[in-house]
Amino acid sequence: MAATIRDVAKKAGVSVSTASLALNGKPLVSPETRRKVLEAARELNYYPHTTAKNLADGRTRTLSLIIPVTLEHLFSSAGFFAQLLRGMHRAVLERGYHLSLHIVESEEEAAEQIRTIVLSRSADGLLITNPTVWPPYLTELKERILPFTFIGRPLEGGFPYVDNDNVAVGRLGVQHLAEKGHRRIAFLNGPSRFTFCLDRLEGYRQGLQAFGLLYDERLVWTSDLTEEHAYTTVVTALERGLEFTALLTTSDIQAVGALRALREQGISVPQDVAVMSVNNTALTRYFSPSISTIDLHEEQLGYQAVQLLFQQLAEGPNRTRPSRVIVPCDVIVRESCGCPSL
Amino acid sequence: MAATIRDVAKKAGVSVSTASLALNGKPLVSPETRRKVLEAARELNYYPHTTAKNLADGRTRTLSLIIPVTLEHLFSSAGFFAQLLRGMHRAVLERGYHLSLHIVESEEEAAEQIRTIVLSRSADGLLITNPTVWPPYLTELKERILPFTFIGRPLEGGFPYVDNDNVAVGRLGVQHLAEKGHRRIAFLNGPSRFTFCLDRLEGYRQGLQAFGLLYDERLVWTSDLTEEHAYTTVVTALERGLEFTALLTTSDIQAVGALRALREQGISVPQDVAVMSVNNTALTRYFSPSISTIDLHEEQLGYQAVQLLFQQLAEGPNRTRPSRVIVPCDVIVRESCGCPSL
DNA sequence: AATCGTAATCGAACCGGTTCGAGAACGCGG
DNA sequence: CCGCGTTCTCGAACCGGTTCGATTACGATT
Repeated sequence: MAATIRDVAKKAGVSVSTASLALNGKPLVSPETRRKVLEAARELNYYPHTTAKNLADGRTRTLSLIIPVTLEHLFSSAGFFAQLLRGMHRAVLERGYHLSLHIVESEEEAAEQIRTIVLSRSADGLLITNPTVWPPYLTELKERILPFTFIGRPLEGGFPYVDNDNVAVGRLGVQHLAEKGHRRIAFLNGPSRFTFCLDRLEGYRQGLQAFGLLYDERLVWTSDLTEEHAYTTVVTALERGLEFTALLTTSDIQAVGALRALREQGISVPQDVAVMSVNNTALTRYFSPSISTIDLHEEQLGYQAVQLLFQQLAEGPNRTRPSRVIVPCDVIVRESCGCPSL
Repeated sequence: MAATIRDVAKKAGVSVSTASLALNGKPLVSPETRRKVLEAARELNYYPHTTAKNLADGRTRTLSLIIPVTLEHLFSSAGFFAQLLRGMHRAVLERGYHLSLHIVESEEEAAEQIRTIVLSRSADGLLITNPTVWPPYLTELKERILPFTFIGRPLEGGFPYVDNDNVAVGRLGVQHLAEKGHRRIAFLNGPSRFTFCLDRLEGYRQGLQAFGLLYDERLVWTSDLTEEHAYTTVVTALERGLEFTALLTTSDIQAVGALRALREQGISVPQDVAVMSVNNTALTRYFSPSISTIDLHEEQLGYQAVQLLFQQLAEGPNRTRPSRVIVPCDVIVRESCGCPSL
C-alpha cells in the first residue's frame, strides 16, 4: 500500500535507522545522505504513519477536550464553545496535534470518560471545561496521571487553569454603570456552583467599593443561566418593591429574561433602568434594545488553555508552578446601558 | 508502568496470544483459561493500550470532523454545530470511537487538512460539513481513499451524505403561510453556493404550486447569512415597492435582519407581514416578536451522519449503493407568523 | 605507525497489541 | 491400538515507526 520508511531506506540505499534520522532532521546525518533519503521519500510519496509514530515514542499527539454540557446550557453557550474550539484548534494545529472531543451530560460522565482516556492512554493531555466547585474526577486527577488544564477556575487551588478575568468582569460592569451616575446597581448572578459566578460577585463588590457604594444584599439575585428563570427572578424582585436604576446580569440569556420582566412591568430600558450583560453573543447585538455586554475573548481563552497544557507537557512530571492564565475582557457599549457613544 | 498483555499472560500462566484471544472474547478459548486470563487482567488493572491496538489492526478508531467555518458564519450557526456535535459524539461513543475536530477557515484549508489526514492515516473516516457546490477536495475524495460522509448534500451526485429535508423546509414554510391565506409570499434565500439554499428554493416553488400560487421571481431575494446583509436586501426590496404579505427567510439571522428592515419602514409583524424562518436558534425564542421557525433536528443529523459512515466502514471498499439519509424537519409556531396557536 | 576522537552509519531491540500457522492434547470410530 | 478430526494453546511474525549501542571510516595527534 503506502510507502514505509523501509521502502524509503531501501530506495536511498541506507539503513532504516539512518532514514529515520534523516527524515526527522536529526544532526548526525551527512548532507549527501540526507539529500538521498529526502529524495527517495519524495519519489515514493512517503508520509509517516501516525499510529506507528505514536506507538514508538509513546505520544498520541492528541489532546482530549471534555465539555460537560446540559441541553439548556448548550442553548445559551453554543457561541462560547464555538469560539473556544476555534482558539484551541488553532493552537493545537501549530504543534501538529489533534483535538479529540468528549461531550458529556454530567460531571459523573466526565469522570468516566476521563478514566477511560487515562487507562487507554488515548491522549497526552486533558482540557476540561466548566469545572464546578468540586468535580468528581478531581481526586483522581490530583494524582497527576495525565497533564490537564482547566478552562475556568476550579475552587480547589493548585491546579493549572485558564480563565477570564471574572473579577474584572464584575468590576467593569459596575464601573461602567456607576460612571453614568447609577447608585443602586442590582446584580443578577448565576448559580454559585460556578466559580465564575463567585468571582464576578467579588468583582461586583470591588466595583461598588471603588465608587463608595454600599453593598446591599437585597440587590443581589441568583438564577439559573436560562431566560425563563432569569425572568421569574426579576419579576419576584420587582414584586418585592426593590428599587434600582441599573442591572448587571452575568450572562446574555439572563439579560434577555430580565428585559422581558422589566418590559412587562412597564419599566423601559435604558431610560428607567440601565442593563449590562456578559458574553457578547449574537443575541445581544440584535436584541431590541441592543444589549451592552462584556466580551470575554473566548477564542483567546481556548488558545491559551492549549498553550498552558503544552507547557506542562514540555515540563514533564516534575510539576513546577501550578500556572494559570487570565484573559482580559472588554466592555462593549450598546443601547441597553443608555450611553450615548456608538 | 501500566500492565501489558504480556504481564497478564504471565500472571495467568498462558501465552500472549491466548491472553489476547481470551480478552477479546474470541471463541477458541476454554472457559477455564478465559476465567484465569480475565482474573489476571482484573488483578493487574489491565487496560489495552489504544495506540498499540490501532497499529496492530490498522484502525485508528477515530473519525475526523471537518468544519469549514468563517467567523461571521460561526456567529449565526454555533447552535447548529453544537447540536450536530452532540449527535455525532453520541453515535461515536456507542462504538468506542473518537471524534477528532478540524476547524478550517476555507475549503482550500479543508482540502489541505483532508490530505494530511489521508496521508498520515490518522482517521478511519471523514465527516465533512457544509460542502459548497464544488469543494476543492472532491476530486481527491472520488478516489475513495478514505470513507467519508457529507453533512449537507453535495451538488455532484454519487456521494454518501446526510441532510435535512431542505425541500420540505421550503415547502412547509410556504404551506404554513399559504394556509393562513397568504398569496404573496416572499423568500429571502441564502447564497446559491450552498445546496441547502438550492433545495429550499425548490421546496418554495413546490409549496407555491401546491397552493396554486404563481412563482414571481421578483419576490425571491438572496443575501448572505448575516443580519446586516439580510437587512439591506429587504430594505432594497421595499424601496422597489414590492408587495408581499408574508416572508420566508432561510435562516434565523436573516429573519432578524429582515424584521429590523420591516420595523424601520413601519411595517408591523405579524399584522402587516407574516414572517417565518429556519433553524430554531435561541434568537428566535426570545426575539420580539418571537420568530416562527423550522427546527432541523441537528442532533439527529449528526447521529445519522456517523451511522452512515460506520455503515461504509463495515461494508469496506466494495462501494455499494451511495447511500443518503434525510432527516425530517418540524414547523415551530411562534408569534411572527401571526398564528393563534400556542 | 599506533592511538585517539569524531562523524556517520547500521543492526537490532522495542513500543503493545493481533494474527497466523503449527503443534499438542484429547476423544472417538474402526 | 492406530489414525483422525476437533479443540485449545503457543511461538513467532507483524504493524511502522524510533532509539540505543556497536561499528566503521577517516583525519588528526604524538
